[in-house]
Amino acid sequence: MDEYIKPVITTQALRRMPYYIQQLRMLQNENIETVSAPKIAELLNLNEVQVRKDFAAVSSSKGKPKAGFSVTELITNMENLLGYNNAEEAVLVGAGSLAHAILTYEGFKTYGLKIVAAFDINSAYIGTEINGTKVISAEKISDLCRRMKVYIGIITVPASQAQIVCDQLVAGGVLAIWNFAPIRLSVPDHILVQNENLAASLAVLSKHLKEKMNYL
Amino acid sequence: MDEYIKPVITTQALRRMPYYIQQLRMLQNENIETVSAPKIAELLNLNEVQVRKDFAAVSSSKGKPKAGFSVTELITNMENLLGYNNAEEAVLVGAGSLAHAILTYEGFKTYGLKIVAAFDINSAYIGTEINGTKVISAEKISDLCRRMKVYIGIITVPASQAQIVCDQLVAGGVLAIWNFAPIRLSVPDHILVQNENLAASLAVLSKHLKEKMNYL
DNA sequence: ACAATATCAATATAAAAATACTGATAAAGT
DNA sequence: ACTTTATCAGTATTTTTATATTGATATTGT
Repeated sequence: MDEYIKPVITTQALRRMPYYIQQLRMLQNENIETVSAPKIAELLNLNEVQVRKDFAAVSSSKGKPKAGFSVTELITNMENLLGYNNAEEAVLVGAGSLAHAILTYEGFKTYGLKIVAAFDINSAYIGTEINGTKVISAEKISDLCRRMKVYIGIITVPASQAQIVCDQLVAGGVLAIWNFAPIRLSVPDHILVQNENLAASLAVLSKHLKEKMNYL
Repeated sequence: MDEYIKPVITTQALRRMPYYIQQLRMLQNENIETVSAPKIAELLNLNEVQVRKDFAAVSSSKGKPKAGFSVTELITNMENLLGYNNAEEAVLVGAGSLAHAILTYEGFKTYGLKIVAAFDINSAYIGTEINGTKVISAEKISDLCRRMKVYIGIITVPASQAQIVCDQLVAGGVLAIWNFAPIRLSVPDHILVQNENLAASLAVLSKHLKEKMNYL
């Protein structure tokens, strides 16, 4: 017997979802009810087929020829997929300016992430609040994560301390780490690390720019 | 006749370079002269073959069996490739907390990026300095970019204003844009856009975490 | 009712990236 | 000198991702 195989959503498709959601919300505000894959592709500078496949992978119903997909339904499906509705709690380690930026960024609420505590080793910061989030001594990382059952940790400390912090988070039962430090963390197999390395992005940018300049 | 074909460095390899550089510098500090691909692979949790290919793609000399590659030479080659030595000038638009984090981040100097001016529309910011960089009225973007021959623009404004800012940068002759706003910019073909979307990274993280949680 | 058309779905192909395999070689040990 | 071994380089395979092609179908206009 044939089983129903839920389409696998690839990592790259996942990365495109927030763009789709953003665009679809804009259409929704204009009271547009249905949209076609080619239309979205045009708006976001993507390939038409790619968009259609992404939609097919998340959509609970099929697209209709000549009309396309239901805007509202796509939004709902994507938001559910990404968990925008049931916020996950996270802790943040490091209270520097990047941490500030992250804690100040209101967008995360929408994205289903709620930062419940920030840690730092600098006693000057401890006890203060950043945008409503308390800064706590880094000694308490493991303990607090375990007690609060927090599964996401965000690391914004300097490279030299990132691995130490990472180990503490893992000891506290954290399962996923969003790492802004420019090093590759070593973690047990079952821990998920998402690296956010500005240097890496910049490398791509400046190399490509350099190639471009050679033509001038 | 056979021409020498310089190995093409793929985008993904490029993204790995900063990690290599960082690791190699650490080895250099320990006065280690040569290193093998498997060793680096182990330190960075990468595949051995992948590392060797990346090294082969940038290295000006070959690796030696049993010894590996010259640490110093690899660093030099990679730094030259990424332009860490001859800094490119860039401007930043948007003086919010993310801009603060970027302007405060000392690392960019090392990475060959020099931010020469910051722009904002908020008159409260204009005229102030952030970590030594002056904040200038956003009206002057095009003009100043053109006069200073700046080719890199960094966008940290809210999504709603990103496209406007982008157009101004392009009008000012900027060729590469580093976009932190969560939208896809539309630009002429010859303009390079590198998107840095926190929502996209978070989407990957939380989806994978959710799958993980289903097993518990 | 019928033809034209935009769009879809499914399959096929291509491109990019990661990983595996195989034989060669320089250094180290016997 | 010979053998062993770690590592390399090159080629092959696999996986992932993107794009192209083909035929089907719902809607619109005649």
